[in-house]
Amino acid sequence: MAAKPNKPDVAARAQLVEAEDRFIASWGRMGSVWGISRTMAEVHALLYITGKPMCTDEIMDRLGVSRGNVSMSVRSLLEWAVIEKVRLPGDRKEYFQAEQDVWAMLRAIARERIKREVDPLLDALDEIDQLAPQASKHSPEEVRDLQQRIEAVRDGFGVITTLSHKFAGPRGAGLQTAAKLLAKAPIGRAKKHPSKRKENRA
Amino acid sequence: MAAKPNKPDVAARAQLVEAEDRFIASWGRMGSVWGISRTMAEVHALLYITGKPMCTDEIMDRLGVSRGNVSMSVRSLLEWAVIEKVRLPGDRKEYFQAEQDVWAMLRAIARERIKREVDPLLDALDEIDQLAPQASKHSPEEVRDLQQRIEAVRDGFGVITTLSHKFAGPRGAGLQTAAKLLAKAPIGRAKKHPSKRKENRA
DNA sequence: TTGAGTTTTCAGTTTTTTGTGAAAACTACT
DNA sequence: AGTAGTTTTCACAAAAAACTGAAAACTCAA
Repeated sequence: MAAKPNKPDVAARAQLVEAEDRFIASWGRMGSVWGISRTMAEVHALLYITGKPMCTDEIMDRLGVSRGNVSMSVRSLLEWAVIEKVRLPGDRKEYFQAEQDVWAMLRAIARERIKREVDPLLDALDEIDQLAPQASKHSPEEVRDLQQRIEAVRDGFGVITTLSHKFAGPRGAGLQTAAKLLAKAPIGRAKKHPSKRKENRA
Repeated sequence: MAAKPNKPDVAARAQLVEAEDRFIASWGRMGSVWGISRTMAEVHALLYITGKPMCTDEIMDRLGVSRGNVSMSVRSLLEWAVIEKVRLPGDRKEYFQAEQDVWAMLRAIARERIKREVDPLLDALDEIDQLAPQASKHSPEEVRDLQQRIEAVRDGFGVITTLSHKFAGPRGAGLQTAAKLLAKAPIGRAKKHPSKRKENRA
């Protein structure tokens, strides 16, 4: 809105938008793999990649989704605390802006996922454990086996949870450092030839 | 099939089955959060929690799903390498048995998830990077910002990937130990009063 | 208090995912 | 080769999830 560039390097701008769109599409695909809606992920991607605050209408136009959908996606993202509301002086609309620190963002995502994935399972295991022992007088071996297996799962997830909380918790800057230390060859680091790095993942 | 217990402690057995069912249900719910089908997760849960090899018909009966569905779920689980085929002598049917080592199981799950979630994103980011730079002569700042953001995401996921591979890779026993060391108070460890542990997750 | 601008809600619709069941394919034995 | 037991495939059905759009609710300045 500020100014149309007088030198309309149209091709360059188009390519920028193209790159953005690709990023949005990829992030959106991830979203569906993670169990959040494609749109929600796309909104987040859009706000992150452009970096600037956007209002509902801009988001609708850019992503081609309905007002209702944007409203719901934005609400979830606010709950996740990966975007925030900003008010522009002299404008009644609400604008939204993404968390720009990737690690903070990743922590927020991790936190939500743990909340939704791991914690409920641990709670369920607790309940089940309270259910099973009552039978233990009668058929000892089977019950013991059952409990051992449940216990094993619980320990496993427990370790993961504890560890994750250290990363995802409010005081959770730690893992970034820890991770970088643990990872001998952190990541290709290629400044201009990123394709080489692919071997790391084959 | 071996023998009906002459003392039919019916109530005890019912409770055992009840506990199993609850475990299966919880695990199944997790499955849908992880982006695998509920049935696939349930089949896995059933095989893990009972520990014994089961054939298609037993699974169908116990979970109340169709033959086709069991066949497909089992195939995926075999691909994930969290269950294996066993042949019982003198029986033409195929039986399936779950990996009983929880850490091996968790690693297998993690491995698949990384493959499906992180790797595709990193690949996409590589592609996008190749797209964006071509515009750099014309509108430097915006392009630079875009590339920085993409790079930041890539670094973040890169670190996570590297770290995860150390855990999930074939030589990946490491994290269990690392995790236990890192986690000061590893996990409540309550032998008989597990409910106390809940505070760790509030 | 009004009303224009804006956001939220939600019943109904569309899209996507998952599950079924029966036919086809496979397997091992005779 | 024939065949009975078993598994796989896949067109279609059912269920779940996501999305739309318009009405209702909200907000704030006048």
